[in-house]
Amino acid sequence: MLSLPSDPELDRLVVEIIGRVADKWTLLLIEILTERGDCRFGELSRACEGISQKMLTQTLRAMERDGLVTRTVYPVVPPKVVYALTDLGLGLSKAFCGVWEWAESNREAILRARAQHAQRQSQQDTPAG
Amino acid sequence: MLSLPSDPELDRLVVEIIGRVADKWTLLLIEILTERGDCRFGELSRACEGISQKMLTQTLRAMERDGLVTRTVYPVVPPKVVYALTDLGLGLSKAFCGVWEWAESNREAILRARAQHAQRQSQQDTPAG
DNA sequence: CAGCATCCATCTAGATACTG
DNA sequence: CAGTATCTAGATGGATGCTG
Repeated sequence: MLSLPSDPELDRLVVEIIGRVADKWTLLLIEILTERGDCRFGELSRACEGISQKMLTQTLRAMERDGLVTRTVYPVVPPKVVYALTDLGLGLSKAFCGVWEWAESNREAILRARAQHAQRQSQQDTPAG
Repeated sequence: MLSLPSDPELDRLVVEIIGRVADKWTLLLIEILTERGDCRFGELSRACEGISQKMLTQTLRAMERDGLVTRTVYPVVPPKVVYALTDLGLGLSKAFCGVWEWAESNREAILRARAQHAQRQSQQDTPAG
């Protein structure tokens, strides 16, 4: 038995870890690195359309800090920095497959639920309108 | 074929959905509701130790809006409101099992990676002591 | 090319007080 | 019991300008 199923403290730890890795850009970067393999900074920047350099750097540093990616600097001109998933990052990528597939399969159900909810809301707002 | 594996737009949609459902409190509430079954507001409040009423209400409303939980109000005194996972919510709960197990199994690896990273950082800060 | 430093708008989370 | 309303500190994220 690796862990008690209902240990509140463990739950909190796990939730914190998931909360840290489950943000928008981290997931997108993991997805991109899983699909493409190793990438340079600029390639990630283009693939993550809409991300700012600041967020890209920040997210990559956090991922590096948590051991999800490696950062390799080549001492050439112009500079070349390559990011690669570690085994830990690859494991996370696989672990997220289930959630990813769930989100793909159920995104319409969620959008439908939201639409219905919005309808009920507007009905409440104008009950006899 | 349900989806192209590398459709950037789909990726974004999925990432947004995951980003919305993968926050700290949502995960904790899903965990609690999965473990305990239907819960009243107060019970969730106590189980999610540290959460404020505001965040609890806010998170539950978002979950209700996205069709993850149902909210049933009993017209009694004192008020009684019961929250229950929907099939969608239950599916998400199951989908997250993989990530949950990954986080449990690798939390020490992550903490170790961070510790090593912190060491390397302090070595860089004091290169010649 | 691959960043870092800075400023600024916004969003968030929590504390507090009040209500049916 | 189960909320709502309000206020505020802090985190978040983007734009800009500069560097090796």
